[in-house]
Amino acid sequence: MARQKLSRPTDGELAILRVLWERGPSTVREVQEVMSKRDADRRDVGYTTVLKLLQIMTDKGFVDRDESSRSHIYQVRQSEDETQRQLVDDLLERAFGGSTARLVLQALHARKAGKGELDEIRRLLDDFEGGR
Amino acid sequence: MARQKLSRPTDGELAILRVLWERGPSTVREVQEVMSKRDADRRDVGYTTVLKLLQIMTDKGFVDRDESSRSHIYQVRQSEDETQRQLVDDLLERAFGGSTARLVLQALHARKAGKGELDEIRRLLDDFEGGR
DNA sequence: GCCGGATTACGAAAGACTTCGTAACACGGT
DNA sequence: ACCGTGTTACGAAGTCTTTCGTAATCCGGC
Repeated sequence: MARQKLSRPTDGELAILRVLWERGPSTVREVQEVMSKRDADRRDVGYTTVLKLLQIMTDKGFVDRDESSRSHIYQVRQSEDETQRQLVDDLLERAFGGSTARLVLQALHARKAGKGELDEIRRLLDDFEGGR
Repeated sequence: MARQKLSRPTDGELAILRVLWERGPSTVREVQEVMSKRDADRRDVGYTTVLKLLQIMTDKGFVDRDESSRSHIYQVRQSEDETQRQLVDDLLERAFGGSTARLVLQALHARKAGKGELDEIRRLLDDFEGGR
């Protein structure tokens, strides 16, 4: 019963997607436990909350559900890359007037990227320009 | 009657912020007209909707209101840079596990950045590394 | 001083998001 | 076959966001 084609995941949904990207296909309990440990500081999310979100995400088409075993197993439908690309593209449009350079500039300022990261970014630029 | 210190602007709020960044201090009508022209394709936002959003944004502390003239004049409180930095930092945290390099990579892929933009980004990297 | 047009203020409706209580269901052990 | 535990299903509450109808207010012109 898929509802819509593509919208961006909400904050709660994204938190779950990150767990699924990291762990691969998982049950509700597995997701919930990782989230409880990860955000030990924040108030942790209840089991049925995670379940509900996963049900909604199934409905939206963000994840697939394998119901063959007692505990259903959820897995992402879109790769981490695709989702991140979509999110950054969306932000680019909504807040940066489409200027990639400007977004990169602000990203560098937001987290004082260290030398290692700067070098890595340079390498990305070379690769990107080379393989076009 | 400020309500909160810092949260990210919603989509509707961001659309208005972009107009204020571009035009500088503006009245409701000015903002509304720019938005109507800009999003000629999308259903345009009504006057009282823009007004309401600006009132809410005043409440949240995103904008200041000058009530000295008949038509109130709104202006941003936080610079475009600061806001964009906050947004990109937020996305970095929520979706990229804090990896700036990964975000840049996906940004490059999302919009096939042209040679011009790539060069500009390289220049940014040089400046950034030089002036630390 | 009054009227009309524009502006602001107020509140409500509709939808999305998050949370959780509770019921229904499934399964393993005894 | 029954019970207890764990899982899924359902629905509702509370908040936030966007939208807009309507009332109240202001001001310039007559």
